[in-house]
Amino acid sequence: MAWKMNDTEPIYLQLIEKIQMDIVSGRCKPGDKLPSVRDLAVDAAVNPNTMQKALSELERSGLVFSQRTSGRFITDDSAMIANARKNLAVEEIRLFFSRMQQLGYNENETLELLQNVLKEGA
Amino acid sequence: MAWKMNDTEPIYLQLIEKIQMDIVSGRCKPGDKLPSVRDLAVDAAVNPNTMQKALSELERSGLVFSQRTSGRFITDDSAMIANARKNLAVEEIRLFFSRMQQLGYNENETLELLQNVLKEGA
Amino acid sequence: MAWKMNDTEPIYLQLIEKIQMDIVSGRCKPGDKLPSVRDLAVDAAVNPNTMQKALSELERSGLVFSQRTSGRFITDDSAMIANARKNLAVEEIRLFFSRMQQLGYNENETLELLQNVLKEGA
Amino acid sequence: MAWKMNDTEPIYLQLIEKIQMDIVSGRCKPGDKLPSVRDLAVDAAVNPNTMQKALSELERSGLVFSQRTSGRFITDDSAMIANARKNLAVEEIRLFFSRMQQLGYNENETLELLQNVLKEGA
DNA sequence: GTGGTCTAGACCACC
DNA sequence: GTGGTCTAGACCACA
Repeated sequence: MAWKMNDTEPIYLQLIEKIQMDIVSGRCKPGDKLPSVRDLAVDAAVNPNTMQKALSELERSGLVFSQRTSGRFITDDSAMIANARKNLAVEEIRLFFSRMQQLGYNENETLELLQNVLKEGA
Repeated sequence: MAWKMNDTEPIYLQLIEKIQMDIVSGRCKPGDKLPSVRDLAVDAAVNPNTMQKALSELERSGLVFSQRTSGRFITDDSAMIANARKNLAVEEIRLFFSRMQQLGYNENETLELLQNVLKEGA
Repeated sequence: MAWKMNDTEPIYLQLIEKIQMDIVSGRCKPGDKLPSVRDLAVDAAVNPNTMQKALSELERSGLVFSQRTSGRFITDDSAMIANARKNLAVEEIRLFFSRMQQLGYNENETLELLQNVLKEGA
Repeated sequence: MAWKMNDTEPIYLQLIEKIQMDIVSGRCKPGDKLPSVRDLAVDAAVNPNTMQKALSELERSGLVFSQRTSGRFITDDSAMIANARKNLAVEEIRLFFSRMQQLGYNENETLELLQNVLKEGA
């Protein structure tokens, strides 16, 4: 796996985000079987417990479910995935506005500049 | 100063970003005198050489200038500051669209969702 | 057999409860012949002596009786079975009220909430 | 602390139930400070991690909240506590009916017997 | 082999 | 001192 690690944010949260992205972006399909906790942990170079914690939270949020003996699966409820995707997007938008506000752009100014960027292409 | 450090991005770039933000957001005013390199470095808990490199870059971009005898100052050219601010904002917008694209939102879908978020308050 | 064992309660009492349930719930019919002590003990993974003790108690209470030559049988006295069933139920009710009291519900409050639960479906 | 341990149910769930009871029954008052994770763990003779897990879940359910440096507290939202208490009671009622059903009592028969037990006092 | 639980012991940030 | 995170390694039930 080996993606960028941020040393300030807890690892298990980063794992959650990563797996969420894999799911909502469609890299993993609904109903797909996930590798075992141990394999995922080895892959991410973290302790199995840490991976377990991440997966448990994902299970709580409904994005994955586990069958004790046969493994862990991505939910086949597309609506739930779509919903998670939207929530992430909304959160991204909120962060965006917050960062723009730090630069002194209010909502209207932000929208205006955003339109300009789009028009000017690339 | 003491802000969160990211271990992936070069430190001097992080310093530049931080100081840029202080300038364009108005936390530091045009014409303000900056502390000495040494003090800034101590404050940021970095090597003076690293801070020096950051300040040199800022000088090259025109946001700060140094007077050999009296120290280093923030430019009093408001247009230049405004310009820097806009560049940062445009960069922020680009990153935003890129992240939304990772979530599977194209430009129009992004705009639509963005309008919704604004309408629904927050 | 193989049911969950509780390590705090004496095993023979757990065996009694289990067999009582089998009888009063009708899983074993009045007059049915029971397997041998040995078989029952193997089935429950307990020492034959322990099973013997349980069966003796059940015999004392009248739920089972033994015929020296042909084995051990469940009583065919339906009234006795019905009585045992009622005793278990009453005990269950007492425990229920005791638990509700621990939650701070007196008898009337318990009855009220119980009616609500029944009304709202289940 | 030293209360009865059940070896089949996960320890952290038993811890949750125990603490829940302490809260909803009023043994601990709203706003009360809880002992530190370590102390609670020693008290319950479990690993700090296990106690931490229990407390985290209680925090998720809203019954307790934590302040990073000063400790953990019982919520001062009485309505939330009352709500938790009711949920536990409803769950108790459901289990009661389920056990009565195993004894062959339907809802009406259960209610009838229950009234009788109450009338006969004791 | 799977998910899940548990322990022992470490380290961190915060105040 | 607090809560929180993380690792290493063990054990269990299930099928």
